Amino acid sequence: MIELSKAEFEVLDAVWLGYPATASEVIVRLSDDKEWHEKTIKTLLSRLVKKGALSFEKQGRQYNYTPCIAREEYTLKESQSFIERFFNGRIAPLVSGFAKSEQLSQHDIDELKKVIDDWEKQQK
Amino acid sequence: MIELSKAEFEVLDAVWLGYPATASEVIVRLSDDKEWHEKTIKTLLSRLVKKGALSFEKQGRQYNYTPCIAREEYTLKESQSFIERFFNGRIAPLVSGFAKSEQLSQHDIDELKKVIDDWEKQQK
DNA sequence: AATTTAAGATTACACGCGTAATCAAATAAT
DNA sequence: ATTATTTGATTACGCGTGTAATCTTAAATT
Repeated sequence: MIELSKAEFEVLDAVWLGYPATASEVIVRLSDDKEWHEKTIKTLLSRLVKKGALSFEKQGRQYNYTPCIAREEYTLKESQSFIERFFNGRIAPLVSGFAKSEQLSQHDIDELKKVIDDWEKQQK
Repeated sequence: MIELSKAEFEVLDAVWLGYPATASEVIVRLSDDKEWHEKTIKTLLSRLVKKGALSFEKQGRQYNYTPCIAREEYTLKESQSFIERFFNGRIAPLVSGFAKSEQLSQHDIDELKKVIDDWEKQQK
């Protein structure tokens, strides 16, 4: 599995918003949420390339970056390893923890019900 | 929030198994799963103390370590920040990702249903 | 054509982490 | 009482990370 740091993931996340994307585009996308220096973001883009999370094509003197992995694929892997580490691979205790601490809204519950419903339909 | 590294968490996890616990006890508990050198584990115990995750009382020349936080409290915080980072704070997409990739068993589903059930009962 | 600009490449640097080895001191053994 | 042992404290060290600054070179401007 490709291992990304927190900051690297956030940059990749900005690329997932729409790609191919140039460095400048990524910088603009991040500028609202982050106080990162332009140079910092470029460093992170390079590291993402080196790690195989991004590829690029030259276009003039700019690069057009494209993710090498789908967001869902990456977050699924991360979720698996998270749940393995903290909850022995079982997902219910995580949800249960949220429930116990009043982190769940009716909306969350409805969404969860739908997930369960879909799962059961798809099962039969 | 106390920030623990992966290795630090695993050591703390061994303390949570039963406390107060001496370094030797922790070392024994970890010996099955981990190939860690005794010195490594002691380093991690010290770092956990420095970070405020463990406290200790001297007993002879040994220390008796006790966690300063409950496992559930810690994992809840971690879960929150995980779900924030990867799923914008919503829990259903995580579960949905598992469902889509066939990571869920009937048992998981049953557990999830129970969590939902309990939540709804407790709501009325 | 010469100069300025701007993009990516390279270099920097302190701090945390994994992974111990060494040091100091208190206790256990003789 | 000495010596050996064992515990925690201190030190070590390379690698990843956050956070850029500087360098190089190609493209844009004049």
